Amino acid sequence: MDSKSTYTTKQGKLILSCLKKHKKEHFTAEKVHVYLKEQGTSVGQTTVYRNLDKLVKEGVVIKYAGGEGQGACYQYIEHPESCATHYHLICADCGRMIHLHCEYLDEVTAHLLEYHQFSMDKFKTVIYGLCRRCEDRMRNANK
Amino acid sequence: MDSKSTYTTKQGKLILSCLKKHKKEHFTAEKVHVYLKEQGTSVGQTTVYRNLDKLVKEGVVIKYAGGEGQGACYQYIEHPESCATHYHLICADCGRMIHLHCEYLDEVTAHLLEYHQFSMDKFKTVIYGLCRRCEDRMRNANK
DNA sequence: CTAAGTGCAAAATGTTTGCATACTT
DNA sequence: AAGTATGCAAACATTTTGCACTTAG
Repeated sequence: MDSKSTYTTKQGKLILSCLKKHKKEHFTAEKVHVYLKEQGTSVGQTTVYRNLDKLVKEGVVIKYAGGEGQGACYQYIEHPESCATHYHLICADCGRMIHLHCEYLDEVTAHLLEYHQFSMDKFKTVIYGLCRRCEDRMRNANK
Repeated sequence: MDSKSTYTTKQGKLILSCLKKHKKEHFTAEKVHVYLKEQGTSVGQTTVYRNLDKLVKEGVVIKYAGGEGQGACYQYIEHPESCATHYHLICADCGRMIHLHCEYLDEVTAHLLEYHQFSMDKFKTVIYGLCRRCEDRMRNANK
């Protein structure tokens, strides 16, 4: 079944390790590219895109629509298997990702399936909003 | 406070009415553009973007990350003030969007806020998964 | 050796900007 | 008349593709 053969390349490792190292941040393809360049381990941006795609397909990394200006963001996922049982909340402001294990939310998935015939993909779904820190900060900063 | 003066233009009306007419569909800027062209009431795409932006700022329309290929999607909102705004489910396979009004899901938002100090942005959050049709099809097609 | 991966430059998208012209009020 | 809005073309940003070259297994 696993018809895809894959080589382990220097570039691939660099990209993955970059994401691992920054698993709490918004990281776009470009950021990865720049980061590696600054480390003196430059990787072509095409390669960055291609490897990120691969990682996403492998389920090692998730991809989601980033903030306003930028393009897609990628984040390393610790335990791909366990991600099936939890949700990802992303703070639209600071970019922090919160891995939320919560039985209550599991009911939601069941509800969607039972009442709306929709089988939610917890892996791909990302809940956007504001974490408390940012919400507070915004409130104080009036704006 | 309302320092913005605004003219009511033919194009602006066309764009808004297009979104109103299609409030149940994915509608990208390009779709609006094409739709109007086909109606014989062509509007420059720049104008489409500018008007959509304006509508979003006015809160008449929401903007959210669309499916895989396409760019941002826009949708007319009936009652901007109401927190009973619905959720968007997107089928990862056929791309169909389901607008889901469901009180149960509103509890979810409350739950996230109360128990996890996370204020969810329903406008921006999109739930990915498979609609029944596609789920069935996949099952049958084995694969 | 061979298939897979790399990286450049170029193309394809999606969106924004500059600017002269046209329209609203 | 004065300030907005329009629409074209060009600029941008992000991501993808074509292709010759390199590398992992």
